[in-house]
Amino acid sequence: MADFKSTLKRRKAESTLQVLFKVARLLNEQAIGRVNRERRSGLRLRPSHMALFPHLALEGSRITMLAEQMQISKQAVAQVVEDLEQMGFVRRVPDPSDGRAKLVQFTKSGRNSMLQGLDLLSSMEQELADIVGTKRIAELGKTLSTILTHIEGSPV
Amino acid sequence: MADFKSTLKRRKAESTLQVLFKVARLLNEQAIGRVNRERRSGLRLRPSHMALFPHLALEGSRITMLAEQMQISKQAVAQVVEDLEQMGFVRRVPDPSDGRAKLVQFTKSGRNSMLQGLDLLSSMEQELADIVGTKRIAELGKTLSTILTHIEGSPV
DNA sequence: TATTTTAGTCAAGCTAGCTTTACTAAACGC
DNA sequence: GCGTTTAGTAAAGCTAGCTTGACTAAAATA
Repeated sequence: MADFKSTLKRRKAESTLQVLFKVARLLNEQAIGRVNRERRSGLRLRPSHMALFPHLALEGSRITMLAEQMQISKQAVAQVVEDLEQMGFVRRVPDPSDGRAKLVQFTKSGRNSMLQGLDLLSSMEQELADIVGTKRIAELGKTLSTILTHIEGSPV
Repeated sequence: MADFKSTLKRRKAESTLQVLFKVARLLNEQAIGRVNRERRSGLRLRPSHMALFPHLALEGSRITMLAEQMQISKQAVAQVVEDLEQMGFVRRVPDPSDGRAKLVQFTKSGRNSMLQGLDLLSSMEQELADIVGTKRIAELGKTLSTILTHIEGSPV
């Protein structure tokens, strides 16, 4: 029993992955919190909204294509797009090459907000660098990137 | 326009935090996936179940105390405990020091599963070490731990 | 002892983020 | 030209993970 306790304690402290998960969760919560504090309009920006951004091509993307990339139904994408349109991040314009289709694209203010979001992340990153040192943050990034390229191809 | 595109691309690649979030999400999904593949019983083990474990004292914990620690309602905790009991991870025993209260505690098999879970994490960690090197994983852990202790106290 | 607080449960309800089914209209394939 | 596929929308429904309100029984307290 005491054996279990000490084993547990030792091994939890050891687990790099548990720490990784916790740090990521906490920082992510902070980032979302900060973003929503800055924009005091009607809708909150939620994780499902953020998830769309990396898939939005600059020329605009069709909902069907977004759904494919994000691996969710196009109806689910449509809802997210609806919200983002109300928030002024994106607009829907008819696709000149296909009368059925529409292109979802950033508005000017959407692009600006996007850049502000990246600013926020980089300022958080700077704050972390102040704590552990620029060099260690750089190493962190390098290690994580290496890991990412490997697990994206073939799951660990 | 092309300006925005290149700025965006450069800065996203730069963002250590984005990579951190993505790596953590992917690895977490993998860990949960593996755990559920191994246990082919009725209920799946979900993130809300996992969230309870770190708060479970060895002697047992009262639902009210768990709720306080986890910052959610005791009714929410009760549901999670109900599931975990069905899965055989925990049991509820009357608290000898208070006739109203019950203690939620690990069963023997719950403890074993817990240790297996930690085994899984450490084997995933080993697989990562095979990719980027043991030393860099160790450094990753050190850096993340430092960050964790700082942001747990005072949010970044 | 009478009153109030506390531990736990039951039930209903809510939000986020999806899915499935059903439909319209445009485009494609022959 | 005509049936079939495709883009998007509309509506209903589902699951996870919570909350709120109402209640019971035991404990603490005045």
